[in-house]
Amino acid sequence: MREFKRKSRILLIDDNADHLRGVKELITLESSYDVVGATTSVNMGISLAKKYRPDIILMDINMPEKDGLQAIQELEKLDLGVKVIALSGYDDADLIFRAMKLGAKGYVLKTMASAQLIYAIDEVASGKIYLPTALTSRFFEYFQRSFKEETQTSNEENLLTYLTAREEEVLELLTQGNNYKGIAGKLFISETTVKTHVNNIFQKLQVNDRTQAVLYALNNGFANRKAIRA
Amino acid sequence: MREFKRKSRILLIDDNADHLRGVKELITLESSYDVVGATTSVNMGISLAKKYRPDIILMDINMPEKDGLQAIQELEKLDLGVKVIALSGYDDADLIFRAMKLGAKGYVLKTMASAQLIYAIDEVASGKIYLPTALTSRFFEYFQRSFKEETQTSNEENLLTYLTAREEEVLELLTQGNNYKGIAGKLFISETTVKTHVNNIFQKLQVNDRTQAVLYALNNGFANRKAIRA
DNA sequence: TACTTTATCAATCCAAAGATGTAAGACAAA
DNA sequence: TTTGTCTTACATCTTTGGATTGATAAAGTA
Repeated sequence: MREFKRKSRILLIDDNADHLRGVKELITLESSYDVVGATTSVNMGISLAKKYRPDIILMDINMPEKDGLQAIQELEKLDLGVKVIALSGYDDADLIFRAMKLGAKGYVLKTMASAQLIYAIDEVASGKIYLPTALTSRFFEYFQRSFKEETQTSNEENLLTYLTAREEEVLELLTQGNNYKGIAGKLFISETTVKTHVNNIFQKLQVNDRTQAVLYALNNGFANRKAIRA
Repeated sequence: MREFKRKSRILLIDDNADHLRGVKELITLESSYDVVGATTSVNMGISLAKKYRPDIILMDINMPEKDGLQAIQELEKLDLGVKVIALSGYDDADLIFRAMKLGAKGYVLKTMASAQLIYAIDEVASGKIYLPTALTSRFFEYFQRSFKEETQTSNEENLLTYLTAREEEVLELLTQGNNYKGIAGKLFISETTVKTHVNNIFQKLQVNDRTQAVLYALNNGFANRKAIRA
């Protein structure tokens, strides 16, 4: 490791000029970070990011011109290795979830105390992810709710449990887009045997054709089931 | 609100009898919680949960007999309103992720200081979600990685963009398990026209049959695409 | 041992899916 | 106006899919 402990470089993007100035001063005065840019334009911000390669970007995500969330997505796609911290006025669960999903390394509220903002930057700069406790709870409630809906369908009764091991193998190959011939070749059995298995699968899953069988499998955690068993 | 501030009731499930006893004593002596049960058997634990309706369950998820994760899932399905805290010896990202996904309200390590365990229980009892900072980071790294892979595929080139509006409609009906007749009926066009569209879809998506087309659609954010446009 | 489940294979038959070529009307852009 | 794309439609033909029935052998279970 040739390089170590140089000042982390920060880029600020916030369409509110006053807030932008305030944060810039705060960071300049109260921390050892190097503000390499501060702009009220999202597009300008992305350009600056490409040019100056900051370590961290503080990104306001409540902006009219272009959505800050979209900007995060674009930055992640560019793969500059920059750590984006989302700045927002709202502690809305959906916003938090989307920001984190898109790759934000932190999410802080504008109403936060300045010392805490510096702390958040410190944490993210050191490679961690920072979310205030209250927002972490918000996030997880949202996260679990969205997954609950997914598994809920299998709540009544998961017909996949009735499949034999062999039928599961066949179904897996079906979910990979194989036809009878392909499955027969991969399992080293005759095509007619495959047909028998597939027919049994249809009966058990109460569907009429392979597409419906595949959809049933995917919608009822077929992949997960295998992962757990393995 | 008729009832308020009664002692929260806790159920302990841990196949390690020593650890079980230790935790039980800790909670009995150092907190105001009421331990309503303590068992080394997962199945017994679930039965006790149904019987005594505890507020909180401390569940060891590294058990041989039956996977603790599966137990969490079952408990969530039963919808007893119990808050499960996962207890584990490992800070493995995948384990944490799966536990939280299944509805755990907290995840604590067995190596944790006892005061911190009590704190975790306090937090969860008050309706929050508790994850130690280090584990939160682990979780989010895993979380973001899994989402990055999802969006990454559509990064190269999404063949779905070449579909016309009508073809998208047809594809959507395909992803719902419809056959030619079904699609024709729903779009008020002839079956032969549907065949034409479907064939064009195959060409554009470079697949051979409807199952592969459906799989391509699902794996390349077809649902999302629609959502964004709407 | 008798019974059940599972996996294997076959033959037959009909329906559905898919490939290919052709074409007409609508509509928008050049 | 011409060109091109999109949507609609049909005919024909081949392939694949799916239903049904029946049969055998192995493995496990009561």
